[in-house]
Amino acid sequence: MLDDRKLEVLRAIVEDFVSTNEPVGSKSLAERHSLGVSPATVRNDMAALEDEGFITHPHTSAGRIPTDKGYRLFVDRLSSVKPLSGAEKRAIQTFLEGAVDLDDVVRRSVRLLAQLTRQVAVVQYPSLSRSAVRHLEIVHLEPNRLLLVTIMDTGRVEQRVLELPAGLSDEEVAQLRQAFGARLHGARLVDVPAALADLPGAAPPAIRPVLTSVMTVVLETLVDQPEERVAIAGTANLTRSALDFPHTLRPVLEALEEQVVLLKLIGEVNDPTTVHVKIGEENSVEGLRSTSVVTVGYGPDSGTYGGLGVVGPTRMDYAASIGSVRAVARYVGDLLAGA
Amino acid sequence: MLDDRKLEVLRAIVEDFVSTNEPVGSKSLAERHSLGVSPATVRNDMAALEDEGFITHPHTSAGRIPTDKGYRLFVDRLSSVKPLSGAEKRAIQTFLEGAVDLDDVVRRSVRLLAQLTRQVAVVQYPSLSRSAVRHLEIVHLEPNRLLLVTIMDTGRVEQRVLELPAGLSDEEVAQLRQAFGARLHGARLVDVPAALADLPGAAPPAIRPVLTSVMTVVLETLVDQPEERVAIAGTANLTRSALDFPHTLRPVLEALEEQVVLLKLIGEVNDPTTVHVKIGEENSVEGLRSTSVVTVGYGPDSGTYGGLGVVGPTRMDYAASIGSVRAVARYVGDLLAGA
DNA sequence: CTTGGCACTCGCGGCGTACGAGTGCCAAGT
DNA sequence: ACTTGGCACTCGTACGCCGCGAGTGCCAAG
Repeated sequence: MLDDRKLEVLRAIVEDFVSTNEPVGSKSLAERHSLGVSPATVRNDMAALEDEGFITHPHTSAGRIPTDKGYRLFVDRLSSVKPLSGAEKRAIQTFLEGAVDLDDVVRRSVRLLAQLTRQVAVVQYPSLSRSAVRHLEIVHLEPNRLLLVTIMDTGRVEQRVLELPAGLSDEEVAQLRQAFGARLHGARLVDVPAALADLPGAAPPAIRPVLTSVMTVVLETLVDQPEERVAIAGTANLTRSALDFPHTLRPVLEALEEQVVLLKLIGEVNDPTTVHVKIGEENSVEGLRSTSVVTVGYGPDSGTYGGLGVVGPTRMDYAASIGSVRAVARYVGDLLAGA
Repeated sequence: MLDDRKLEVLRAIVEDFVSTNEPVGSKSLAERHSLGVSPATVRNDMAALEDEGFITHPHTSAGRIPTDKGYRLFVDRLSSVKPLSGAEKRAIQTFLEGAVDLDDVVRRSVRLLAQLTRQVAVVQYPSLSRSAVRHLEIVHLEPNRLLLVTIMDTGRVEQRVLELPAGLSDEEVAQLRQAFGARLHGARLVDVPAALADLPGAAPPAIRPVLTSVMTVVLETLVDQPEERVAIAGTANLTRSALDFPHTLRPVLEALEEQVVLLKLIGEVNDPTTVHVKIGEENSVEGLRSTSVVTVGYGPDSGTYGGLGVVGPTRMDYAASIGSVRAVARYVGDLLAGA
């Protein structure tokens, strides 16, 4: 049904349309790509491709453009990832290496990715739920106010202020610090509840009440409502392809402003080690039905830290985007794992 | 030269144009606002206003629209700040009170402001340079790696990892902690260099080298390169007024992606206690010449913490924007000062 | 199955026209 | 001296018409 030449025609259509943003006709296509057949033959193939739903006409007398399904086939079977140039690789490396802390790494990555792909880039901060506690610090701000600072192995730092009904002495705070520190150090987040389970029983009775409230806050911050964060950059790139967004880019911008949405985008990944591509209508997010999203996980083992990716028009250079996303994910993963 | 009625006409033009986004003609203006004069008289006044440069024609047979200069006059002399409704005030309060930490406060404020004004909102994190140190924590990650965590009175937390050539014992770290803690606690940022000046001399010789490098990092982080941050929200609102941006909103989005630009916007304030309005060409930022910016400082004493504001089309409801910006600044200032 | 030929479709750009909102000016009125 | 109604004029917009040409679909011959 779809012989090799038809696939070749589809590839040509996608490539031409991506680069020119104009419906491509049989004649110009036969000329530009040396397919060795006449426009008439190309027309026949096009008709077949249209029957199968891979391409469509905007109107009767116009050329063809790929459908979401056409892009899907293209991405899955017709395109090979474009590796980055040496210069690009070096640029990534030197740019990321200058980062001084996690915030800096994330912000640099997201800008970098936006620049490389000329699209909107999204980078998730290392997920709390998949990190391990490196240190829990309890700061005695005032007699009845504590500041809890949790430092994760990924470099993330979470803080929370805690008001207590009664004042505490410095020694009591030291006891608290010791009790938590010993149990939490190195604990993966999933193990935190277990690590703390026996704590109230083991502690000196005097500090038990305050210990319990600290424990509650710790569990809340880290386990019950772990705060996921994302950074975004390159929204100005959306205006380059203003033509691609049928009803203005309003809904796209709106969707991108919602942290929840971004997290959903990045999180909807079965296998975090491979690059995922969602094309047009495949997106579960309403406002992004006219865009494509390329995502991948990053982190030491099979992308466990978090995700990152780009959002752009369905008419995007998938090969390049996939390459850039994968490369940046690799560098960021290595950088954070080594930190 | 500009009698009261002419001013009244200008006000009417601004108000009509702001609400309809269409050039306003003498007739409809005379009808809608009960000026008690005929369209012909209004025309005469309009001609005078145009001579003075307060309004202009897009083309010969169109109505008038205000110029930047016209808006300026309107803002300075013809409009009074619109106070928020009780419901709005309550909404602000309850919305902000739910915040758990500084990040949360800032993120909530910026979203709130974007929603209230239906424009792009920008909120600066409390400036490091105007805060005081509440606590400096030194965490002993590994023998030769320290994590410095600085907690400011505004709730800001800065972290920096420090690699040392040689390993340290826990006691040595404790000594460091003590040396810095005593001197820095409560120090305003400008006083930090002075507070630390005698430190190398006073310390036990054994830890002097490491103490010096820690000191360098502290000074770097807090004094030499204090990191200013801003949050932004509501960019999707720009698309509502797409018509207002002559050559698409590309340059606006680009400008808003630059932290440096945003800081410049917010920072260019002589007197942080009053609301500042920059209209169109008055903006020093190239990309924002077609927008207006409304900013104010926030914080306990005369807005010393930082700034916040909104960015929108010159055709904006200044009275409402100024009111919202001021109100949010007040609430945020109170909230952070009390925290 | 491929190819050249051919009639057909239809979006787009250019052009001319009618419309109407809005202006500027002037002469008369208060 | 200011206000007002009248009036001619401007000019941008909407609309309809037309011709061009890219592109298609079909068919019959190779």
